[in-house]
Amino acid sequence: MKYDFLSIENKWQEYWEREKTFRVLDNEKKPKLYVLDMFPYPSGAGLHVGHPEGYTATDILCRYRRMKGFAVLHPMGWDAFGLPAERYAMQTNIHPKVTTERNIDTFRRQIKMLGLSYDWEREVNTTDPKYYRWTQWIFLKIYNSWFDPRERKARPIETLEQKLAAHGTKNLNVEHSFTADEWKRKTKKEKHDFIAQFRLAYVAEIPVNWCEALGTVLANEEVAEWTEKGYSIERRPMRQWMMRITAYSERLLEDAKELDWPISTLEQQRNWIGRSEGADVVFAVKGKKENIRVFTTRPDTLFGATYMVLAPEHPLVDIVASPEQREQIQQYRKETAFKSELERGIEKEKTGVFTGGYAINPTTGKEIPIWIADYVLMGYGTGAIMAVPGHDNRDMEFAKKFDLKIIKVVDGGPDVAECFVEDGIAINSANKEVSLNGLSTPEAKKTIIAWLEKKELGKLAVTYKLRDWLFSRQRYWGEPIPIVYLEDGTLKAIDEKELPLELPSLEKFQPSGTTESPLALATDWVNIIDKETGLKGRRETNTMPQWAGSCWYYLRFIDPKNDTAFCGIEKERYWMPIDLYVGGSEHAVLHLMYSRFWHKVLNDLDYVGTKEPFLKLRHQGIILGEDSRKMSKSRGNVVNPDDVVKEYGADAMRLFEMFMGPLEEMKPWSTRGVEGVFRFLNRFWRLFVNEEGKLGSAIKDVEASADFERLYHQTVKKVGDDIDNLRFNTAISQMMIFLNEAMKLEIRPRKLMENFVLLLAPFAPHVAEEIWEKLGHTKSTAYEPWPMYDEAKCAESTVEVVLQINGKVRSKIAVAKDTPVTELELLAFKDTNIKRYTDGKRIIKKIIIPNKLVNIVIGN
RNA sequence: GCCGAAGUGGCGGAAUUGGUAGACGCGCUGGACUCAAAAUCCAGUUCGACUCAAAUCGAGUGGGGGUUCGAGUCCCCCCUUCGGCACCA
Repeated sequence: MKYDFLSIENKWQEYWEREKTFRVLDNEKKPKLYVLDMFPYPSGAGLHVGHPEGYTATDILCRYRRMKGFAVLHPMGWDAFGLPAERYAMQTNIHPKVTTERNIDTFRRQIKMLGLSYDWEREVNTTDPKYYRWTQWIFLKIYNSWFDPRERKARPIETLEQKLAAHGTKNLNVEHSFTADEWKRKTKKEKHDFIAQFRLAYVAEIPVNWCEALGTVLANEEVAEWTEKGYSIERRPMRQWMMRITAYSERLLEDAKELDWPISTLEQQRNWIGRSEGADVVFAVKGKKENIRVFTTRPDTLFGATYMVLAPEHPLVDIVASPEQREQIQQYRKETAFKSELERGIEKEKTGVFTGGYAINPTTGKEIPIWIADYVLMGYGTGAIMAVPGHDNRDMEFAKKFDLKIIKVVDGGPDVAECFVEDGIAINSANKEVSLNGLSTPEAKKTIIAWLEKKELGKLAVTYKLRDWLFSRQRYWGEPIPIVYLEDGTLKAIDEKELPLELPSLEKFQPSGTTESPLALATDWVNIIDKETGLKGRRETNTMPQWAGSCWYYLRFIDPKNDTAFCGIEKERYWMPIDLYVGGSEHAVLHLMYSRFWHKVLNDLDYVGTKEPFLKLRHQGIILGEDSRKMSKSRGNVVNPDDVVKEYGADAMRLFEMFMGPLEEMKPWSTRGVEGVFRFLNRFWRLFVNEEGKLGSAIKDVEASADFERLYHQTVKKVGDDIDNLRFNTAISQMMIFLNEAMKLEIRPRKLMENFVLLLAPFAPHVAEEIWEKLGHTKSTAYEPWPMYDEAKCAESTVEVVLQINGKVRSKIAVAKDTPVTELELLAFKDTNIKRYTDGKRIIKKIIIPNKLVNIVIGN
């Protein structure tokens, strides 16, 4: 009988579903394992062949570990909010909910068709109000928290109020400090506004990336993706929700050190956080009481600071500007305001305007001009720099263009003509109180910082590139932000008990025409009366970004049906952290940074017990088209999993995706390759099944030959080890070797063959179940104990030892394992080939490694 | 420009701590079965030289140096590809 994958696969998928084979309980007396796939965005296009790669990998590991006695949590769900569904709704006026459901159905069907062992009772959907109720709940927890700098953690906002009532602003980093008494005298609105600036979720008027065509703002890290797709993005100031991820810069950096993640991903996160050490230095402004604070990584070059630059948006610009320069300044500010940071970067030529004001270099006492220029960014450091053109390329370029003074303060040796940016020996750097001359750069830094600290002109400082997370989108299809703007100008968080705040249904999904989301058009929903105060209120019309739902979905899988908590604490303690997380590397800095941030907040507030959610992370590589180019509709090289499964079956599809190469590598699809593993499965089938579809008579209860038994033990060992290390390609090779040998046997020892079925079961579960049944078993392979191997029986009895002359292989001999050195030497010199080389030659050295080689070094 | 990863047959890819380069699969070649084909099975397959053949020899893991008895693996320089960042003071 032929290997009829279609009926076999249907049969077993139905069996698993009916028997709930892969349901996992939360109180099993077994070691736990939480293996998570990044849940997909269910696009209209359906699954592509890239999805099953990671899914199959984790599925194999899960099936294997179940057989090894683990309780395995392996869930799947849908990250279903997002722009594509809404854009589709704008064109067709079909509600995103409808298309989303349709797409999810397709995805679910396709994923089930691959025989993946998910516990479907834990399926979650980020667009389900029962789910986003808790996304909103977490938002409120974040909103109602502040970051206590002394404890370096988030705490409930009430603790801040208590602190202010007891001690005023003592120990808080604020511009205008006040006492506890002064706090008590403040009005409700004043208190509200003051507290607002400490919340981990806050509203700010900032320049954002506005995309007119999409009708929404985009986070900095999203801009590239959409500009690549041809959308144009402009810079404009808008009121937006922000999340204070920057408070966690240091912890995100620090805790990453303990993660077992791909180096490149850790590196990307590190770069994104962008920690740099230096000093804050205060410059006095001539004739004004205001100071300009700058951040520099090279305080040792302070004597060489010959001018200053403020970002065009810097608040002090108006103060330092002289009347006659104002017009030029306004003009310049207008020009730069609309440019995105990207555009600013593209323009090579430096631009800028003199403000007319002067600052005082604190080391020399000399007046230096203050300029504004867009090469200084408001979002980084203090938005102002001290310019040292002698030792900074950008400052040099600017100084040359505008004819500013250049002083050398670091000796870069005799050959340095231009700008010298490296470490060197300080020169021209002395005043009456301090001298850096002769000091190396690190020493000079220490010395000048000590001097600055003594004079209270500066201090050691650390700055991060990481910016706060722009959290609002002008979208309909996202989680509503559970906040109301009251008519007295205060913000009010919706009571937890009123969650979920559901999306109102809309007739049309077109952008509102303003910068508000389409939700603004749902006036009944937007306008409310606050029950508590009777004040009129207006709901926040922005929604959350797509990342919100995926920030915590891994926690919901633990307790998906809980109506009283986002996740029960005991279950959380049992299952977390995630032992393996697999998904695309495109999320290296977005999802993976945001969810770490949320997790840390939840940890600080004692809702979760771990510092980090994802202990071990791996990325699956991209699967290219058969032509080794990126799969795309326009190239016509897209491979559809449905077609592959129809033609060769899910087991073949799974096996091929794993056999292609290392999981993390980028690799091209190959139909021939699928045929190859399909042949393997056919051979596997024929190994057991005869023409009548019965168990073949070659399978017999007999002892295996020594050679075959050895290969068996080697195979059990290698397959297990390889799965543990996610090296599925080599595990499959080993099974092919075993199969090739088994095929040659007239009589196949039943016990070994049965166990071989179990080895293959995680990879090709359908066919394995079918054969297992034919072998007379009544239970699924899913919880059969994984075969054991005997290390002693893996060893070869005879080994081939290489005989080398001067490191070149000249002969080979077969000897018993562990033949002693002396014996090997004797055998080597007896070898006729070796004799030809050694005869009449001087033997300089003999290197003899048992079981490996004999290397004879000869001279003339 | 900076950071990270990777370069192995015709192709995808294997190779513990430095110790037989090319496992396994694809493709290709030859053969068996067949009227024929498909499927299947068997044998061969890094390149080159000499051979009827075997045996043997030479070269060989992006390029060039180095360490070592011995390098795909370690060190230095360079080239290419991919991914990320991009005036970050």
